[in-house]
Amino acid sequence: MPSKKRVTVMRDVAKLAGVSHQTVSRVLNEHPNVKQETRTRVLEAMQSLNYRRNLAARTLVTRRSHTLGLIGFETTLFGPASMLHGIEDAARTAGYLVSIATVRNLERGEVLDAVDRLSQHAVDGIIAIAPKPAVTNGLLQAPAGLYCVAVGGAGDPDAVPTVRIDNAAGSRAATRHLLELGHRTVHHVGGPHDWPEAQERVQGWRDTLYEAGAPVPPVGFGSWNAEWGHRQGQELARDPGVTAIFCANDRIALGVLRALHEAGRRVPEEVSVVGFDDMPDSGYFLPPLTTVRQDFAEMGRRSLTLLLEHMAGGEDAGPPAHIVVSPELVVRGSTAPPPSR
Amino acid sequence: MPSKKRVTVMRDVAKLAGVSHQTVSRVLNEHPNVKQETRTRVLEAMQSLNYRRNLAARTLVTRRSHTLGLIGFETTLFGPASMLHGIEDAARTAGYLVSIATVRNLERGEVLDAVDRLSQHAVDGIIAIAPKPAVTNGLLQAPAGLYCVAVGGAGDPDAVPTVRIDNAAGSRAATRHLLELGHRTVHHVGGPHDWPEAQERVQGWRDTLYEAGAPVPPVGFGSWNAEWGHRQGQELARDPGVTAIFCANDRIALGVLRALHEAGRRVPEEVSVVGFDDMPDSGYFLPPLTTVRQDFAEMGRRSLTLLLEHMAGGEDAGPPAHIVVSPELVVRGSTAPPPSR
DNA sequence: ATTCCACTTGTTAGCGTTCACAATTTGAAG
DNA sequence: CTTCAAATTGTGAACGCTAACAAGTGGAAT
Repeated sequence: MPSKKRVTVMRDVAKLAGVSHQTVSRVLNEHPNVKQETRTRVLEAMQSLNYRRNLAARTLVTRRSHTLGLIGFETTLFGPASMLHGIEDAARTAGYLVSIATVRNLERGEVLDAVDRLSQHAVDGIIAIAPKPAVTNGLLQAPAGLYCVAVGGAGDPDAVPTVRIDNAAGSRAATRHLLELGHRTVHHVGGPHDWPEAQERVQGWRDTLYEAGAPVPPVGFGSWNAEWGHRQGQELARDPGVTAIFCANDRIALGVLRALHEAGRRVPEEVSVVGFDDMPDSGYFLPPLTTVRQDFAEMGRRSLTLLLEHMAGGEDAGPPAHIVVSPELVVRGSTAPPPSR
Repeated sequence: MPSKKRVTVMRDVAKLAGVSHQTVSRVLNEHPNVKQETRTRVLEAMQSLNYRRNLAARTLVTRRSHTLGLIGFETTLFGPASMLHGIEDAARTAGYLVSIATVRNLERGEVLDAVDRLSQHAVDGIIAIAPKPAVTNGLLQAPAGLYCVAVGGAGDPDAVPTVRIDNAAGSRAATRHLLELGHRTVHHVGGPHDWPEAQERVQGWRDTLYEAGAPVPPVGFGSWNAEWGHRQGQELARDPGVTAIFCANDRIALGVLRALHEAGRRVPEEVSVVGFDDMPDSGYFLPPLTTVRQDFAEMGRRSLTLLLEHMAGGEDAGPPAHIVVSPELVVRGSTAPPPSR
């Protein structure tokens, strides 16, 4: 029996370096008061024994796991997936691992369950992709001392820190762009009516039309996908007065483009179309889509920063902070002046 | 000072239930030999104290964290993101949490680093999205006792268990479909030349042409995105002999569609196009894309099953198992018989 | 009754780390 | 040479849990 002890632990390193285990710990945690010479001796010992510290033991005593939790929804889509990526990227450089807990829907129960799973695993903080208030509210049930941040959506601003995009500004930019091209008004295909993001986009669009004195057409609310865009597009295509359509996201826009094409209405010559998000290949739609770009990854990174600040600030850190990032209009081939009559 | 002990631990539960802490542990771990009566008493105590067990302590002694690691690449794209989702979904029902470690590239160093991060956090196993051999090879450096599975790509079949798609079968189906429609031959726009998946797709396509006695046009290798598809599409559009194009994925197909459109070649009347993947909105391209569907989420789930089996099997479990899932051809509007001359 | 075994519970000792404190060494100042 | 504070190191005790064994039940078999 050659191997009695399978892994090397702090004690082994200590013995080899001729110091106590506590000194090894100090080296590991970069405690200032360690003589340079012993430090290198310990480091060499660690190297030669290929020592890796046992994080479970460390977590047990410090109550910090150096793991962050992510509550995600529809992480299969580009937006959430990119946020996840941004979060993980920033977390890694900050020395954290990210554990994920996806929720199947945005009901309270699912969210509470996710919080519970993560907190059992002793995550130090939670970032939630929270497109609906239920998620933010669920976060409030997190045990005291577990810091939470909501990204990408809705939530009581007094409750948790949030990172969100200025949806209204985005749709204002899109709508203004179309009006400036000379369109009499702009139609809108909305997202799901119970998503705050969808509402905010409507708001910015409506306000802009109103301010410009343009008529405000009725909005249809549906979902975020191309199928919905296609359906609404078919309807709008029938109305010859429609010359500009602003869609709540790029997928909807894709469906609208197809509907217009099927109806024989040319884009952008007869009808202009604008999306929202700027997905990876929106620039290769037919025609290339003018859209409002969101930097999801950046939002993810910012939310991580916010979480770390929140954690550092402690319990007594005043009202929650908020970050609002600005989207950017990307003009491509799907928009043009209206046909001259 | 009301709160001396902040959280309730096993001892508190034990005291309230009038048993020893070990009995509480037994209840928690569903040990068979606990009297029904005491079990309920303990459960009630846990409930009333809102007890949550400390997983770090459990991990410390059992050496099992009930956490799985995922090494991901380009998790922002639909395929990887869906796999991640499938994995997380299956992991949750199996009682595991998933921690992610994304790699910026597929170099050996990055992969080793990811393995290291995960193993430090004491994950019980690792699933790696491994489109290139470097990842699988990196997995071999994982400490003994840490089980690994590779999903979605390449790798030495003797090394680790894998889940992969039958790429060749997919492209055979696509190519056959086009030939059966009456096309004289089928052109192919390849993915990156150093991705085994891209190679396999070429293989299936080439074999099918060969068997059918059709001429085998040269292949261009590039990348996985629409921009590449657009570039190749422009070239192919110039050649009037091209009537059928099979693309290595849907994004490439999108670029090809645009190039053909710009060149005034109608799809599917003049040229048929087929993709690979079946992304969410491929059915809304112009025209709706015929493509080869991969069920990424299912692959994720399967890989988790495989990992758990591998873990249960222990060290002595013979050669690694492999799962190959079959893709499915989805016929839509982008394919039709060639124009009759 | 006695014996034995299965069932149920309790006791003790770690798991590998950090924390709090004690002990020692060092170096500069008196 | 003494003194004291700072720098450096070591010692024991947690952290909350499970493993291993011990010990106490009860009932069936002897």
